[in-house]
Amino acid sequence: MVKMSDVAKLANVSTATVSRVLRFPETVKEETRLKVLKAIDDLEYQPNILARQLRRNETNTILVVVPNIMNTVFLGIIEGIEAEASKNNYKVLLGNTNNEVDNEYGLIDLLKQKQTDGMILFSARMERKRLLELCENHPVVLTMDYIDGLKIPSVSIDNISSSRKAVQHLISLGHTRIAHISGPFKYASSKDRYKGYEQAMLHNDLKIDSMLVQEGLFTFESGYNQMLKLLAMEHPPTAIFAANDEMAMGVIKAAKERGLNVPNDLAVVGFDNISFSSIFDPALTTIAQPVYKMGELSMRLLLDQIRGNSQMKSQYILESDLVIRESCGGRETS
Amino acid sequence: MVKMSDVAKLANVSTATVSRVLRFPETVKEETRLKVLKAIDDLEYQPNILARQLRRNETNTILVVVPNIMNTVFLGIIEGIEAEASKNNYKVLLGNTNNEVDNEYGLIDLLKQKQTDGMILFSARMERKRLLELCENHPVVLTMDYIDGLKIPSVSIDNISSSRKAVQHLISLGHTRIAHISGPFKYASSKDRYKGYEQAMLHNDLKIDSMLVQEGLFTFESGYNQMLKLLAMEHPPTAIFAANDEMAMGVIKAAKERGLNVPNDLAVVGFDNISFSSIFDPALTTIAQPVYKMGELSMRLLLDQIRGNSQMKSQYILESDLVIRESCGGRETS
DNA sequence: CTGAAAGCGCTAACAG
DNA sequence: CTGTTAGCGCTTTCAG
Repeated sequence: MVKMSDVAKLANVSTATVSRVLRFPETVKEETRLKVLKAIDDLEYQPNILARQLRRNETNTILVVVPNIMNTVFLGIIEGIEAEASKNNYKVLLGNTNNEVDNEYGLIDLLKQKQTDGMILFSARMERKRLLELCENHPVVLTMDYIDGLKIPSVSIDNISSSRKAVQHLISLGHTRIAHISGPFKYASSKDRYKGYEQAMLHNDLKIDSMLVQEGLFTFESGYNQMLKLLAMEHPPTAIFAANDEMAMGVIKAAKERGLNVPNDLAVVGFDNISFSSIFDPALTTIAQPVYKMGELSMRLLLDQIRGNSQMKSQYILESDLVIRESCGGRETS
Repeated sequence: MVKMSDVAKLANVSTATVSRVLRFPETVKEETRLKVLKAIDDLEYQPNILARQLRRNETNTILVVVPNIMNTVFLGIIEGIEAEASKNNYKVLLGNTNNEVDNEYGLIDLLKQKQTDGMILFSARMERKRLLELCENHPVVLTMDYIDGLKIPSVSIDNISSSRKAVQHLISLGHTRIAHISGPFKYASSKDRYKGYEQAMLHNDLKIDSMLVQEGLFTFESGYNQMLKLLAMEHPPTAIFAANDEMAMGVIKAAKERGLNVPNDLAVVGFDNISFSSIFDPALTTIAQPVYKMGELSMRLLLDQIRGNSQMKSQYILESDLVIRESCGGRETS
């Protein structure tokens, strides 16, 4: 391992000068600089970043905590984070909690031990108190999720108005018996998506039949099963708003099996715009979150905090889009 | 920032003792140990891992270099890597090359600068010479891919025999005009999958019609487009072996649009068993790679190298499975 | 513009 | 079983 002192010796300068050439080249006389650069080259010197980090007390690394890697929505965000991070010379550590709160706690130690300069969380299942304390002492941003009342920098969409938009679309197409297959209500986003459904219905003077609201698990199978339940009703719904695309696909599968044609006999809207929603047959009408942008922005907010120019801890809400494809039939008429 | 010396002072011992309590508790008298632990607790001391890393010259971090994060096959492997890594107290850094060789080179510096203890590569597009040199000086394993002739530790499946198995299945179902939509031939895996197709055909005395082999791009659209070409032939094929699932889905979409029924009028086999292939209608018959296991094994091989007990640099080839679903019709009869 | 020197916080011989 | 001590390799004052 060739080290800085070797370079210094070869170039007949002090290590301080070598260090300067590396970090502030303009402060070194050209002649000396060239000498040093030549020595670096000759020796194929690579600085030991660990030592630098210890000295400077920063790692240029951030931690991304995901509940589940295999989710393409999360992945889109990670892609954005990674892009913005490497643009700023930051590396990203990946932490998978597998939906276990305990793993969240374990990952937090990386921050406390100064192994990363900051952290981006995809969901905050841990105790509020601990989270708050964490945010006060370290750069943290929450993405995809947000916590009411707490002023934690976060980036998300407005799940309520997005869902409202989705349901409103169904209503505009003339549907009145609209069912909702929600996500598990323990997630804030599931509650919000339900609220949006509710608001759109009430706003159009449609009453909400509690039979028409079924709690799913965000999985294909749960969408399929809940749809079967709905189809068994005396007056089944003519349209479904599913809280994510996987469940929407399950819904469509169940409908197809019962001989129903989507969209002619049943209209379906999903949520997330996962990559397969355009490939699925029929292609899914769904709400698209600006995932890449959310990732970039999250990283930028984090950098702001790390660099200390955090104008103020802020919460961003980005626009979502209703992507109209085939699963609801004719375009909006209103 | 409370440091080790603070703990030492409070507990009335030397820093050496504190260090021992942390790393080799059994070598410290219980009484002293408890005193130290209490001090650690009282001060909420968190060791500065950076300093430890510098001193021990190891990071407990490995780097995973992926060509493209948004690929669920890669993701399955990453999941396995991550699981095995965290079981061994290793962290994983994520590097996305976006399919740019230059980014590969950039990421390699992390290894050279001792920022990670080892590296798992998903594809090796860089120059052979550089790769070889890298492997000689650092722990590296190649996964999903392998390089003929070079003895680089790697974990992969046998693409040739897997494809042979897929095509043999179609032949067993009575098909003789079988087309292949390959991946870009610049990838070794594409070539191998083609070879498997060729071998199965020749083995069954079926001649290969070069018109029946079309090079795709591993994308849904390319599968769709190449299928349209095939359908325009005077004697179109009755079965398709696509080099990945996305293309297989494109194939099916094109077939459906032309009024063909899959599997009745056309049998299709894919490759990869991405999660969506079971949801797709018709559910895809495809080759499944043991991705999670590949990830685990890759990580284990890497750890072996890092820890120096690398019995020998070895290349592992895991078994793949033909998953029979709906897209080929009736079960194998042979 | 450059060099000397003092650490960053921890670990690991080596003594005792 | 515990303390002393000498660094890991780099950065950064402070002088010159």
